[in-house]
Amino acid sequence: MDQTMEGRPASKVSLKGLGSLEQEVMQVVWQLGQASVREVLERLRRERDIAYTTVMTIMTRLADKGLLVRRKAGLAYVYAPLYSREEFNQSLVAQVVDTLVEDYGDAAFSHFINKMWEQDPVRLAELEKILRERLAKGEK
Amino acid sequence: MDQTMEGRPASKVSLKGLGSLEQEVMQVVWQLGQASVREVLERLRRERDIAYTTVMTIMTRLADKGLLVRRKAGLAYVYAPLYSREEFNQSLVAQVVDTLVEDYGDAAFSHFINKMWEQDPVRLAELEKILRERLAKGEK
DNA sequence: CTAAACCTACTATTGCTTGTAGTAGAGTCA
DNA sequence: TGACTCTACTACAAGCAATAGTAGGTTTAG
Repeated sequence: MDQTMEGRPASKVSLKGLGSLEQEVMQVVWQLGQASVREVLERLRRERDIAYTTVMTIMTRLADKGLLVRRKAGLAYVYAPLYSREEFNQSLVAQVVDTLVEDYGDAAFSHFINKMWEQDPVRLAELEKILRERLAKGEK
Repeated sequence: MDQTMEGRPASKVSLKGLGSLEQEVMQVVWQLGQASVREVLERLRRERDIAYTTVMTIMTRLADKGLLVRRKAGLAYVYAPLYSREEFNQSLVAQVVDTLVEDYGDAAFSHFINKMWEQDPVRLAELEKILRERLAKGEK
């Protein structure tokens, strides 16, 4: 069941909702808890060459998008995430799953199951147990 | 567990991989099995005003993207889907699910289960059964 | 006090994607 | 031969992301 999908339809699916640099910046800010442009810049410069103003622009945009909040700290702004990485991921995943299930229903379910199976049969066992309990309780 | 996600991180998640007009055109072609620009145009014109060349451009792009194949039929080209709607959706869903699971593992699974529960508790019961059987058989 | 250093605001450019469509020219048909 | 029909090519605007320069304000070391 290798399913390499060689001949698949193209279509790049973006699950991110953020550009690549925006993501990088968010990663750094999450890692540091909060950060100035300078600090993020330094981190990024370890990897590649990038201008101060580029980072500044991105951080401003992230603030505009409501992902970072900033406050003046002396001369510069310090940016902090409005959501934790976990919250952000949660919300992202929730959105994707919702969309997927709404748009593709059964197909989405079955792919999930297949994927789970491939990934980790052990987890499937756990899942089965959870489901059994949940169903037994017939709860909400 | 309403989870309306009021204060969620923004981030628009695109699961389509195609623009809206591109999707519309694909729908028509799938529906007709194959179609010329003219035919698609006529379908779309039932709904709205659109130029012949607009449709032509889109269909050319879809061919470039490998979603449609075309062959000359008399004067005009006839375009046919390279993949069935089902194949396309399958592949799309597969990609999304793969990405989701790879990037977010557990979170993806648990959201999926939640969603399934909301959507259709009955199916969860079926799932449980399938899992039980699958697990019983060992695997594969 | 003054110049270097640092920071922000604003502006710009570029690349890519999508929707939209015009124009030119070639083939077809009456 | 002239009206039609198609395609190829070209264009352009909008939106988004990456990238970065410039101008001007604040801070700070001498």
